[in-house]
Amino acid sequence: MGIKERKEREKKNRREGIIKAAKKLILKQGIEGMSMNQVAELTELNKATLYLYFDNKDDLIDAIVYEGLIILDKEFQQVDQQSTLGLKKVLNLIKTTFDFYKQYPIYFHTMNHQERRKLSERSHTPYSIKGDEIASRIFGQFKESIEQGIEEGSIRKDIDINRVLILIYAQTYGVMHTVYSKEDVYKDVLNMDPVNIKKSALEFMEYYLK
Amino acid sequence: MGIKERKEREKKNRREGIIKAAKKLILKQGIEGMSMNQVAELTELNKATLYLYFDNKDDLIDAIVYEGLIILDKEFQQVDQQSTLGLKKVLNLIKTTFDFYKQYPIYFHTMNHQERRKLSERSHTPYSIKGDEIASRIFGQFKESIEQGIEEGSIRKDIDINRVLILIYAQTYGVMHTVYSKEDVYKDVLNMDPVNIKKSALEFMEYYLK
Amino acid sequence: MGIKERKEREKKNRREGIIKAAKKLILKQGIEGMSMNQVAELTELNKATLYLYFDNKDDLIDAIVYEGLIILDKEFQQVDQQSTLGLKKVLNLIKTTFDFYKQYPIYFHTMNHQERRKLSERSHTPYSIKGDEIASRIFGQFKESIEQGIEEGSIRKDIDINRVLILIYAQTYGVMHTVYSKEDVYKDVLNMDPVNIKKSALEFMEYYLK
Amino acid sequence: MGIKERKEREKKNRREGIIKAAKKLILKQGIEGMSMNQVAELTELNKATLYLYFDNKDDLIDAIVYEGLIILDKEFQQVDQQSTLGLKKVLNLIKTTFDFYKQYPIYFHTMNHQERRKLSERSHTPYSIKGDEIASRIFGQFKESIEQGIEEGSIRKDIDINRVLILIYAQTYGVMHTVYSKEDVYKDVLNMDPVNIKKSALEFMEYYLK
DNA sequence: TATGAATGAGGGTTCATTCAT
DNA sequence: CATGAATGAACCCTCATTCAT
Repeated sequence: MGIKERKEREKKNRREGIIKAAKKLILKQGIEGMSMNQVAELTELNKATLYLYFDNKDDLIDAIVYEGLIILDKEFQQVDQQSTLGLKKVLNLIKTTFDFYKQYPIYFHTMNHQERRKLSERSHTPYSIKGDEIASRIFGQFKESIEQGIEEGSIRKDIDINRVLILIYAQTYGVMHTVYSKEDVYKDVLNMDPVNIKKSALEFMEYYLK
Repeated sequence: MGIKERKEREKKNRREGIIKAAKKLILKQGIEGMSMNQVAELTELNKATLYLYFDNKDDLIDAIVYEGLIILDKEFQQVDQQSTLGLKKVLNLIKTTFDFYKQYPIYFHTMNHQERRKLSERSHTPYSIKGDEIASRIFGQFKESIEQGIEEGSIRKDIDINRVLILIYAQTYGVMHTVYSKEDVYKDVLNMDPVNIKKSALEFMEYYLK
Repeated sequence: MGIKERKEREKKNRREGIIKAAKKLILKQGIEGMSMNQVAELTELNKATLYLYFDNKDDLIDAIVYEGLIILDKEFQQVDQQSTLGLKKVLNLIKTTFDFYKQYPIYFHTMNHQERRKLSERSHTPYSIKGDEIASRIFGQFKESIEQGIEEGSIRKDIDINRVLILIYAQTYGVMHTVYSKEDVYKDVLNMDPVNIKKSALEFMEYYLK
Repeated sequence: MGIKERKEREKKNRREGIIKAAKKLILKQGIEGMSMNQVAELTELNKATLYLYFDNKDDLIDAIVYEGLIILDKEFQQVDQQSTLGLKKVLNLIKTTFDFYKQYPIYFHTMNHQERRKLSERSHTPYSIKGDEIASRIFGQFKESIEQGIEEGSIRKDIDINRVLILIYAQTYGVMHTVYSKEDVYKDVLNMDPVNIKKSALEFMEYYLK
């Protein structure tokens, strides 16, 4: 059985190597700037080999997105265990999101890009489906925390959960975008740094939820 | 004199025809998916002719962005004249933004895309410079409205203007993104429509500013 | 009559302006790198206007070559008047050639380029024909000087005039090429400067002719 | 083992096929007139395939130059072994050069062209570097032969080696140019054929060196 | 005479993908 | 499982040249 396992391990390693290379390239050149050619060169694999592991370029990107969602999901579950109060949970989930993208900005770019194309062009591939599942779970976790907060009184009762959910998502996403695309504006013009922006956003949302 | 004017009008028409075709293609395939080749086909012009009107692809995109900014700027100026109260002005500016992108979603994609590349790669072309100017003015208008609101008391005094500015931008942007990229989620999962989301966002921000 | 003359003068000026611009561009970017577009921009003329003065790009280049030949011819005629001895004349003609290309390197590039294409592709245009005439005259002047030298005894008798003619041409051309294309070699490797190379070439040829 | 070898042979063949096609086109239309498109057509390969064998057009041309230098180098080494006297060596090297370009005129055009661009524009690619090495060696061989000739007395002592080197180079190059660009002149006007010109040039140089 | 506007043809290069082996 | 080699399609862009006006 050792052989089979070793083979599987090798296969997994290679897969991860490809993903790693792709992430590196995306971070440097953007998604459209990353080419399968470059990935092949960086991994020292043949171009055709890449297609043994991923159906096509889009599939590779979906895999990256999926990888990111797995990590984010894990971190979210920790939040759930650590915090007790509903409000606290929500805020911590947001903070976790900020921290996550700060640590792995690549996932922001990637998820972003795929999201933008989803509606029109994309087909449902294994990865995108699994990715959607996780995204749903993450979304659900937010929802539950808010519900818990409302029940226990840490969050005010006169809000519509669905609306709040979307507003939180929008606000969080907007902050991420601002931090990653508008650095010049808030830094040079407004003299602020990312940390402060995120802190303000959290206060903003706390103020609203309480 | 009629000849010269007619010629100018024709030239302008052609320019606008190119822009129109480009916008159509971008809306369908995204910016990277739009090619000068396609624009040439759609306009029934020779590829080289396009380059008589725009220096290069990027310039064409910048022209679209600029066009959008001009419209947005105009609508913003109307807001300024109609509203009197600072708080009201701010909220109306946001609402105008929502309406603008609803009417011309193409500009959201385009501005977005150019914004994302600005920092690193982009060079300063006539359009991008003029565009930046307008963007600055728009930003300034928000700021002034908030300041006015604080002075006159329609907006609470204990907020940091710069922070609020960024949060409003982030929130607004986030909502736009949500509406344009996440339609499936909020519609199917949460059973909401864009109008409600935007209304909630406005209430959200009013709650915070007051 | 004044009007007609003025018009002709203006026409001539414009023609010369075009040539001047073309020379400037060739010097900077080489002949293939110079485009009619650029010439039009530099002269602030319309592209189509250029074609009123020159049949096509090749014709324009031929005009430059012709211009150079006119100048060179003039300088050669001065040599003929100044020198008396045949040997002296020949050497002075060579020296004049060196000086000419040093002062107007553009003509070396241009003549060179046109020469290289002549045999295969080129058709006989007005300029190229007139140019050939002058080239013939220049060639003839060399020949006459050698003949004179042989007669009067300043050049040795046991040489074949035609051979010497070609060798002188070859040597002179070779030096020009070396000076303009191999600057790195003779400068960095051999530690020589153009002036010395030319001087040596002259001594070389004097040694052979005497 | 046969398979691998056959594959390598095929690959080499294809490479050489591309080079061969390029040479053919250059001979007909000059270097700037040769396009990768045409090479693809002539070889019946896809355009993209060319780029599997050569980085870009310039690289392809450098490869041709390199190929020529290899041949020339080989022939030069034979000269070194056959001749014993320094003077004889020098003259034979020149004669070899003449013969080489007579047999492969393509290399004259190609080397020429690349040489002309070297100083300003060119980047250092594998081929150009290796090419420079060979060119250096060839140059060195001339120099050594002259030095040997001076030592042993077959070449006169009162000459400056560097100057002679350059003059020989210039003369040889000039003759090549004359033969390839001025065929009409020396043939029609002077009634000479290339063989005689080259012979004269050799006598010319022998006369000078002795 | 001069021009604004247009164009066909082609330039070099790169892409994601797919064979046979 | 992996690869070497290939390809069609497309990319953005520029060229010299020529109309109608």
